[in-house]
Amino acid sequence: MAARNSERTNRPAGNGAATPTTRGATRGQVDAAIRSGLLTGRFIPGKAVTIRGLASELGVSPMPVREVLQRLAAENALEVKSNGRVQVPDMTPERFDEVLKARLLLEPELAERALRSLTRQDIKTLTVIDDEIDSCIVSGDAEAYMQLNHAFHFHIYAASGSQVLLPLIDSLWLQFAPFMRTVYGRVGTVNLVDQHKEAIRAIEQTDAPALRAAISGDITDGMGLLGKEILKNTPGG
Amino acid sequence: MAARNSERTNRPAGNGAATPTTRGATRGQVDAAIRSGLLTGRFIPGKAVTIRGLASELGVSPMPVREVLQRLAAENALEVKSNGRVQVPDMTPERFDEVLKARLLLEPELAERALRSLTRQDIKTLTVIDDEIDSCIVSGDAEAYMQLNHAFHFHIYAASGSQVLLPLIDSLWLQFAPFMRTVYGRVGTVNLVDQHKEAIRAIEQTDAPALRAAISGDITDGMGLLGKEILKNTPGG
DNA sequence: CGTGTCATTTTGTGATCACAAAATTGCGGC
DNA sequence: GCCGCAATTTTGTGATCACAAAATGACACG
Repeated sequence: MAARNSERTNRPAGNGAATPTTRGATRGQVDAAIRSGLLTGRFIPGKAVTIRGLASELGVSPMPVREVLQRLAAENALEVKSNGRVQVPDMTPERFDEVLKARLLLEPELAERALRSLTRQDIKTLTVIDDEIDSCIVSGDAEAYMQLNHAFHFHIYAASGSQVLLPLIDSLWLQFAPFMRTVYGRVGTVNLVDQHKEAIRAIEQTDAPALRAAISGDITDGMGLLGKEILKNTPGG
Repeated sequence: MAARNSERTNRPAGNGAATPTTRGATRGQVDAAIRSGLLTGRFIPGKAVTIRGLASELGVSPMPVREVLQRLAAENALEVKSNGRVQVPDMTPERFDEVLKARLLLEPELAERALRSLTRQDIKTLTVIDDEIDSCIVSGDAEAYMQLNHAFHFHIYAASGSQVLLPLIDSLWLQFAPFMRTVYGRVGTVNLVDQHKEAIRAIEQTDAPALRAAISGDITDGMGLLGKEILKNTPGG
């Protein structure tokens, strides 16, 4: 009675009858979950992440998790060590320096490219997001702050319709976000400064150089706080 | 005759006794094969690539192929369409413009960063590669040319020890290489010009601005040929 | 009490399977 | 002869399995 290949529904987990349609729905869900977790700092640098662990946590089989982890490793959001284990890479001064440089090269460029596509409605949305950011800073909600800050920047960048630069910038954010979170957890959010209002004004006036300057300044301001911390926390250099 | 879960060797394919050791050896093999295939233009833009097809072609199970395809899709070297099919993305004027811009932003930067690490031995290697490139141009061997051109650039970039910028540039090359190949197949290699010799001289003299200029010029030269073609071959714009 | 070694458990990997959606083919009707 | 619909094949997806390597824990020995 080898009854093993009979009556295999193959979807005992979670999705009961919710997602009968779209192709690769489970993977998309898993991908979104982990990505958002990385961007809001729910994954700690250096912490190992196991396939089976994540799978059972998300209520799916290990299979989609495997693929998503590979994807994220390809984007350098995760690191596969020589033994196959996957972990959130921890920040080094060199890495930090490179991420900062790359952001300064790419993000102002893409912002400028998006400038002509940004509508009055976008300005309104950005203003709302920035207001929420301000309240997060005072309330000290680091996780919400990170999510909103990401939303602010990528609402601008996404307007460019970019297919090349945007994924590159995405990869960069995934790389520094987890480290960012640990810093905010340590020093709080009250010291945060940004140049979002300058950016909004530049968009309103369709002033490309001013927008570039605002984005550059925002990056420098935001990463400045992180840069000081990283030197403190890497004793062995 | 239920005997299904007994005597499963689980490795009937290819690796007989060659790779009993390293973790994830098969995946690495598959990854290298497909990557190299993309960089030398053995995959044609627009052409669909199937998991099972590649798997049987490489003599492995679909599993490692799936993961590698996901990786490459994450690097934008491949495109997953809404129905799940994977194909080599074809070039559009917008994409081309973005890749060019991104290359010009990132590659000179990384070249300069690598400058201080490049030894006399590296210069020797680069000279050898460039000589081979010259002979490929006259002999018209596009595939070898592409492989050597990649080797030339990345021999420089790799010296930087970069962990962030290098993967970004890697992604960019994977994106335009397949298109590049189709152009060379159409117009030949005789029209190719590069600024490799200027780059080598700049490295010899540790002249950062000159190296940046050489890399920038080389990118502009190399992509210039492609740029003219893409406008011709996208009638629908 | 510390350390090296062995057994156990965890974990990644590759393979195979069953199913659904998509693509392809074949056939009938107009 | 051409178009639309149904049957068939192809293909991606998620699940489960078996195995090996690595990590972990237990235990004996010094």
